[in-house]
Amino acid sequence: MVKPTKVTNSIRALRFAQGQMTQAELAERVGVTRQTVIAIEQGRYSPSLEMAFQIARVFGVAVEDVFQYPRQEGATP
Amino acid sequence: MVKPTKVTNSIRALRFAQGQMTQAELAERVGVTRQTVIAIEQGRYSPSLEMAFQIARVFGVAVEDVFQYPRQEGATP
DNA sequence: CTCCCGTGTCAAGCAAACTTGACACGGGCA
DNA sequence: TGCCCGTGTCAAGTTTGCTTGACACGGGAG
Repeated sequence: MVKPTKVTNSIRALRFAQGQMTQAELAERVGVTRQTVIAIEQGRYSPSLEMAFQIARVFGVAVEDVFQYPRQEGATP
Repeated sequence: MVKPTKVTNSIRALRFAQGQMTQAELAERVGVTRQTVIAIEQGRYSPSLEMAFQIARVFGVAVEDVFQYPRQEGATP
């Protein structure tokens, strides 16, 4: 993937806030694999809406609180 | 698609609230095709996070306000 | 030191999301 | 009457999210 995604997230911070939850544990909680969590956490690609909702739910916050979407990317090619 | 998606949405209502915005116009505003908007609006599949953010932005509301995610359904085996 | 844990990475592959293009149908208007 | 508009649908194709499985590396515990 050449495009590192526009969406950023606070998953790592949220994980620690929830008492050192590991990536593997989060992965199991949301129902995906460890690799997927790592990739999303690093912003390699943006997850599906459903996954975003599930992640937000695990942390007990709103999706807007986990994922940040920058307004209108400058389209810098 | 056999699974009609778990995520529902209020796109149609939002479109009308914004003064009869057509599907084609919404599609162009979010940067996708007309078919994609129709499919999402009918809940045939859930969009990506980025698309969800863009749609919410067009309507000037939060993503939670456009898309509703039911909590943990019966876990269909 | 050696083993296990949490993390990160690569590769191949499937499925879902998204695209392009064509066609159908009802309603309003010239 | 004919035509444009908004909507919905089918089909085939590309992209990309997500999976499985294997391997690497630093740190803490035995």
